[in-house]
Amino acid sequence: MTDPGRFYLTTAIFYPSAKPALHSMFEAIGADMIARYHRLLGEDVRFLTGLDEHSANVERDARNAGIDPHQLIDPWAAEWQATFERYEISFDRFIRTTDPDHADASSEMVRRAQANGDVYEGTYSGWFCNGCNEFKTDQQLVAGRCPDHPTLEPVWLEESNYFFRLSAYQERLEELYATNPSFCEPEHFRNEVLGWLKEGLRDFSISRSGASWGIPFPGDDGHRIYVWFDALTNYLTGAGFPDDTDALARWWPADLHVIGKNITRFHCLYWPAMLMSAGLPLPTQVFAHGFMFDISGQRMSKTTGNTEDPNEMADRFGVDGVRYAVLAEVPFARDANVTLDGFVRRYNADLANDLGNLVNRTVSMSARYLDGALPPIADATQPADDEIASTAARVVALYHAAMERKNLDEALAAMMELVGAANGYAESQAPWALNKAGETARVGQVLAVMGEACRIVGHLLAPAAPDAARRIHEQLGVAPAYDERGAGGPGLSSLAAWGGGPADWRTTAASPIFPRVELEPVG
RNA sequence: CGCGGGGUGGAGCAGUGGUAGCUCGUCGGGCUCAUAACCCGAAGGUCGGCGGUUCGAAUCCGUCCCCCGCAACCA
Repeated sequence: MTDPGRFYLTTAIFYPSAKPALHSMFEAIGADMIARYHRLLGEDVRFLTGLDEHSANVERDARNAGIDPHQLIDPWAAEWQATFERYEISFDRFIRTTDPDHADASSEMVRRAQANGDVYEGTYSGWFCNGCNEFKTDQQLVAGRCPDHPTLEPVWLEESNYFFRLSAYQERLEELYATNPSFCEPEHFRNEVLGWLKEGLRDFSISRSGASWGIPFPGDDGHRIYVWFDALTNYLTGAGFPDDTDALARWWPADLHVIGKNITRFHCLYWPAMLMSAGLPLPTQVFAHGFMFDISGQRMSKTTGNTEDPNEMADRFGVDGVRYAVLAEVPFARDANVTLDGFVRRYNADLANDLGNLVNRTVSMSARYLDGALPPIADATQPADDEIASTAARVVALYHAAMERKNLDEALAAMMELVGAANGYAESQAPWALNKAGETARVGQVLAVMGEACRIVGHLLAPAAPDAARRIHEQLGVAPAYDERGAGGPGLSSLAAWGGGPADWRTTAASPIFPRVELEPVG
C-alpha cells in the first residue's frame, strides 16, 4: 500500500543527440504539468527524467571521432539538462544511464531474473552491418542495405546471447489486464497491448556481445546488458533501487510512467514481467501520449528536419508561451498535426488576447478607478456575479476531471472557459460605464469578481505555465501560495475556491504578461 | 481478411440513435477598461464511398477506399 500523499512519476528516458527537439520537450512538458498539478494538490511529488545513453550509435560515433563515448555524450547531456531547466521542467533527478548507481540497479535486475530462472542463453540472429558493427532490423535496412554503409553487404549473423523468458509471464500479464485494465492508458493503446498479448509473447534478447559501451552483463563479461534491462530499470534507480531501502519504500512503486506511444509494448508487457520476475510491485499506470506531426502528417524528426528548435521557440514567445501552446494544441492522448504558426496563433488567441488581456484590463481598471483596492468579494451578490462564481466552480471541477484522465488540453480548455466568461462579464457589467456614472461601489464589486476569476485562473494555469502564473498573481497582488515548483501550498481545492482572495486586496501596476507575437510573413 | 488508430464546414478538433458543435481564420456590427485587444452576430459541412437496420444514423451492422503506427536504444 503506497502513501496516497506521495506521487512518483517519470518520463521515458530520451535517446540523446546534440540537443533536444520539440517532440522530446513535449513529453517533458506534459509530464511536468502533471507533476506540478500533483504538487498543487498538496502531494509529495518525485519526478524523474533523463537520458538513455548506452546506444550503439553513441559508441559508433565516438569511435569514428576517435574519442571516448563520455567525451561525446557529456556535452549533450549538459545541453539537454540546460534546456529542461530553461523550460522549468521540475525534475527531482536528471538520470543518465551512465550514472554509477544505475549500473548497480540494472545488474541487480538481471541477477534477480537469473535467480528466478528467467534468463537463458539462446541464439540471436539478424542482419549485421560490418560498417556499424551492429545488428540491423529489417526496418532499418533500406533496400537490404545499411543506410549508413550502402556499399557493404549486410551479413546474416548468429550470435549467442541471453534471453528473458517473457513467455513465462503470459498468464500473469493476462491476469494483470483482466483485473487492472487502467495499468495502461489511454484505452486505444491498451487495446493494442491486449492485441499483442493475444498473439502470444516471445522471449526477448537482453544482451549483446562484442560491445564495450554499456553495463557488463552479470556472470558474463563478454556481454553487455542490452536495452530494456538497462533503460526500463532507470525508474527503479531513480527510486533508490537496490540499496537505498528508505527511498525505495517511499517511492516505489511509481504512480505514473509517461511514455511515447511507440514504446507501449516495452512498458506495458516487458516491464511488468521484469518486475514480477524481480519480485517487485508494479507501477500504478503507464500513460502513452501521442505524437506531433507536421502539417503534411509527417512525423517530426531530426532526420527529416521538420522539427522545431525549442530554444528558438522560447526566444520568440517565451518558455511559458511554448509550454502552453504545445499543451493546448496537442491532445495528450492522441496524435496531432502541428505547425509553428499554429502555436503562435494559439498563444495569441488564448494567452495574449483572452487571458493576458483579461488580467491587464482588470488590474488597469482597479488601479484607475479604485487606487488598486478591491473590496471583499462577499459584497458582489448580483445574479451576474453569482453566475461567474458558479462558472468558476464548474470549471475547476472540469479541470480536475480532465487532469485525472491526463487530458491536459482539456484541462486548459476548461480554464479558458472561465477566462471567456470573465471577459463576457466585463462586457455586460461595463465597469468603465459604471465609473462614469459614479457608481463606485458597484465598480468595486465588478472588479473584485474579475480579480477573483483571474486569481483562480492563475492557479489553474500554474502547472502548465508556472512563471506566467506567478506574474499574474504578482500583478493581482496575490501572495505566492507555493514555491516555484508548485509545492508547499494548501491544496488546489482551497486555492481555487471562490472567495479565497486576500482579505485586504491591493492590486499592483498593470503590464502585459503575454505580448502578442506577430506571425512571420510567409516565405 | 495480422493488430491498433483515424477519415466531420478553409485549418485543427468534439460529438456512439433524436433539429451537426467548438477553436482559429473570414465577413458584418458593438464597446472603448484593456495587449488594434474584448463582446455580439453571419457565412461556410449531403459527417470517406456504397448498401443495410430504424419512425429517425456522424453515431449501430455489412462492405469497400484512403491515411498513420506497430517487436527497432526513433517521443
